[in-house]
Amino acid sequence: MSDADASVGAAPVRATRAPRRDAAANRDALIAAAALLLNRDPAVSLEAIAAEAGLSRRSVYGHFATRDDLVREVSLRGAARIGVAARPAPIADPVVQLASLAARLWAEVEHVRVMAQLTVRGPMAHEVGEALAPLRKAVRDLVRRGVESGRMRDDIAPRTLAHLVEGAALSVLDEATTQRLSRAEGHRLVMLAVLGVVGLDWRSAGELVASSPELALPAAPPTSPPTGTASPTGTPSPTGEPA
Amino acid sequence: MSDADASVGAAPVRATRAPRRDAAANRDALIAAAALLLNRDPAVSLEAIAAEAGLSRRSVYGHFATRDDLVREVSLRGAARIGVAARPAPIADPVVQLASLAARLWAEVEHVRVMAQLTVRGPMAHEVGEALAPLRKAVRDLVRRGVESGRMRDDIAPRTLAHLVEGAALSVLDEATTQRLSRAEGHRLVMLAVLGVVGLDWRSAGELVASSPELALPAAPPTSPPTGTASPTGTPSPTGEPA
DNA sequence: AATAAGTTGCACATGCCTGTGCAAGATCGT
DNA sequence: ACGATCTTGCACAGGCATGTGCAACTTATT
Repeated sequence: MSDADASVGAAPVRATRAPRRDAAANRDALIAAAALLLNRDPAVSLEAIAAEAGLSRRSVYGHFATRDDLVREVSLRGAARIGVAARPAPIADPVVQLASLAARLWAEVEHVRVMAQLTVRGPMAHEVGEALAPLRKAVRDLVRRGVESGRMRDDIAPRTLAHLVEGAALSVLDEATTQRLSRAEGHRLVMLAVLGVVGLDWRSAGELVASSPELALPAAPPTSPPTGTASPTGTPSPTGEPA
Repeated sequence: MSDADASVGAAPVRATRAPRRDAAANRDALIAAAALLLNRDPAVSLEAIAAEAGLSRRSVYGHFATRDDLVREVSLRGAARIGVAARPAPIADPVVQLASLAARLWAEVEHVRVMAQLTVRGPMAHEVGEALAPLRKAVRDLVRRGVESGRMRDDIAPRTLAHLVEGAALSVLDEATTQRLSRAEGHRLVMLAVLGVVGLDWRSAGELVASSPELALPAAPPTSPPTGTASPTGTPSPTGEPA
């Protein structure tokens, strides 16, 4: 009934009937709402999340056994998308490639920020941290290659430099949410910030960004059309509290 | 008695006797402990803070009426120290001055980080934010002057650039606590990071730092001698739980 | 329309945290 | 040594959040 049994996975053992489709949509809405609110406050109450998703707190337990389960799901999705973005592009120059990575990360701002928020504290900080491990490794490798090829600064230990790159990128991502950066502005800013930290002077960085076709802003705004009842990715619900 | 009446301020109306000196020391220990733990978790319990200070939770209420009062006190002290550090040095070049500001901020890592933590969330985010206003303004002015004089990049709006500078500095400060950066390393890193964000190429930044006597690492480690029982500024107490 | 799948509201248990009252200490100041 | 000044432990109230059991109710599916 109201217990956690929403197994919307594979192998539907249709004993009597197929599960309702709107349930899955609501589940997605919950995850989206959680992601949105966890961005601002890693300790949001289920009440708030449910309200944002247009559901009642009680219903959440129909989809997730535990609050942590919800959060885990959010972080898993985030990790997946980031993992995709972290796959190295076929670019020779490590500098350009780093900028490219930053730009692709920018396309996933929301997810990246959620992950960053969750990494800081909480019971699953470790798990989430491990989920981001491939990203971190990618940055580290890129920096190492960049330093070896003489295209990046060597006055800071590569390990440390990699951390600073992360930090700079996150700064822009933060800036993106507090101010209202457009896609284009964010795209440019992350790259410039990262390149600056890595040692390039600002004119070279600007020229590089302008002249590298790989670093151009991709076309499609990722606003995917809704699949079910509640909007999954964009603004979840204009209504506020249910009371 | 046990209520909040520890008025250790000025104008001692010594009706019957002078207040005990260890009380003031404990108060300081509490603030120090709070600062230390708030760095890691803005939501630490009073229990934990009291334990860190070597006191019981109950005793805290002998010094502060509410938890928020304690936190407020911590933030006030932090703001004060940062305010001092933010006073512009008598340096003409805005670039050098920005680096100098970053370095002076580095000397106050602990305090800066506490403030940063508190700014993020919590009931007094606004207050704390205002306490940091002078710092922010200093950075903004420096950046504006730097851009106008052509010594800093002009491909990013000064306002935004100022934010990125803040972010980069905080990254180093974070790095400082997770890794164990020495004073010297941190000193150099903040400056290099900030200069990088602001548009300098890494060699110029390095030379600037090396050649500017104003940017040299000051001598004295700020471990001030204890005034009373518990150590006020440095490590508060090596003992753990009181139980 | 019938029925299972989801949802909701309420009540309740639990846990963690803050804040207080009070009595019994420990400790500094004189 | 005396006494005021802290400190402590315990008990208790209140608040907020999670998680659960039920009995309705609404809605998608067949």
